[in-house]
Amino acid sequence: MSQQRTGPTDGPDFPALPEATVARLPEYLRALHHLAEEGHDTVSSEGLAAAAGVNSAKLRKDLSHLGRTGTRGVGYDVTLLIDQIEQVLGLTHRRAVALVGVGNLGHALAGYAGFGNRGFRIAALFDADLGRVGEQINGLIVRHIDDLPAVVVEESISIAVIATPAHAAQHVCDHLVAAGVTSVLNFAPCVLSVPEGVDVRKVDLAIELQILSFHEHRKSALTALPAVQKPKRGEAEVAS
Amino acid sequence: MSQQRTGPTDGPDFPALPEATVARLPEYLRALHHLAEEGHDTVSSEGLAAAAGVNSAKLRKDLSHLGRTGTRGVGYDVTLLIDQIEQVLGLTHRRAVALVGVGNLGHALAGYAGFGNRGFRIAALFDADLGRVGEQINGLIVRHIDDLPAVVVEESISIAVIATPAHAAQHVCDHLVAAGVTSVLNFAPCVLSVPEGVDVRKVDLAIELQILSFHEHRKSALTALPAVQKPKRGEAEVAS
DNA sequence: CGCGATTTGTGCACGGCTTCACAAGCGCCT
DNA sequence: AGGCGCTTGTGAAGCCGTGCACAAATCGCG
Repeated sequence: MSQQRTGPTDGPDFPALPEATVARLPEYLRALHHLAEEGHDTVSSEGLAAAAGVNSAKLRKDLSHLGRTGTRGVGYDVTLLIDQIEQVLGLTHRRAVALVGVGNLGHALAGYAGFGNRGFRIAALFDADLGRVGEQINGLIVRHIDDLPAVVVEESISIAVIATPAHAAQHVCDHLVAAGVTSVLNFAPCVLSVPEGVDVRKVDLAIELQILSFHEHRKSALTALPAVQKPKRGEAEVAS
Repeated sequence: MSQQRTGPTDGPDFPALPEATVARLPEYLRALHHLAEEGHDTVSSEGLAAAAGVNSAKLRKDLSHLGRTGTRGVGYDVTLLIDQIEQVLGLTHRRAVALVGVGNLGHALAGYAGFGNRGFRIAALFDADLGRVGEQINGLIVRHIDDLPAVVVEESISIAVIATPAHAAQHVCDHLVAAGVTSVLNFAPCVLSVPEGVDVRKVDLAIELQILSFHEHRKSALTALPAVQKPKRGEAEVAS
């Protein structure tokens, strides 16, 4: 086995997954739920790979890290695989998430139903603006950011979403970490500095558009040239 | 030069950037704008790398693909570098973007000021729900999705954002592509199938949380073990 | 004018990820 | 029971990306 991930926690029942695999498991999970709803009880790697938009060999290698999961000649048991992936991702219980910043975007995230269906529960909303504190959104009352430490402990929150303006994000992040949060999803367009042991993931809408813009630019340069145009029709050219 | 990108459009004035570099340029750009506001007119690779949260060697290699940009012994000219990156990303003119799906999330995106500051202009809003058509958001009127072809041509839109429910996303995407859109940013939790030549990028909030959940799970397994705890304090352990 | 301090640009090696291609295993049918 | 077709699991090869470490280049100062 050449590509073994040597993370700090390679326990016996901890498969030590490559990071790239971890990033794809949620996609497989979503595809599997979809297949389950359609009544399938087994899937081939080919089928699941198509539903998740990846190469089938890659899918098989990813799943092989979870231990023996498939049956040769048959495929994968859908519900069993769902259970295994949810187990590995730590989705066996519904995790409590705090959302900080109830502005334009935060408001939308608070009302987004997609979280509830996929293993998470928004347990608390926070904002620094006293004008927003007390407002009720989707059954939750917005609390002041000073209540953070108490609520984080009370609801055993370990994951937080930052949806504040960029200039406030680092400050909020520091408070979150101090309160015990160890994973942060950052929507603010800035770099967050955190101590070791805290994970940060970032989502920046403008960055995504700018990457698309680059490819647009590239494409328009193509058509401007004498251009060897190949009107060949393929499938799903997904960038990242 | 070992890592040369051999894309389909490696023209003379088209540097053929590695995809990983392209994905980081917007981050550099944001950091540079921030530095410019603070009055800096030059930056060292070390300084810019810190501001963008990356390794300085990586930054230098990324920028070296743009041609000679820095001055040895001095650093990079901030405004010049901004111009160069904007040039490469095709941000010299403000690109028109269409937003389809004015629900919870779409509403927030339509009101998000971050687009305007960073090279984009939301030129049109669409929805399939007649109850929402005609509504005015941020100075734009929501139009019915049947108007797509006309508006895309009229406003010369090449980039679209899909913020519809998952079950409608593929249908909407097909219409967008048929109308001439060649880049799609998809917020719906599903895989989109598009013809060759069309780029798709995806943002899935639940997936990001599930990846964080995995690491949380991993961390809690760590503390449960006899645990070689290293309370060493580091900086910015960013995943992805 | 020359020297030293500083910072860029990059050759190189290493590791991770992807993909192909095939052997191993499983079920079904005869 | 045996063979056949199908599908998984994986060895191996190649590609891409990262980061070190250093040579090349530039500026400022004496």
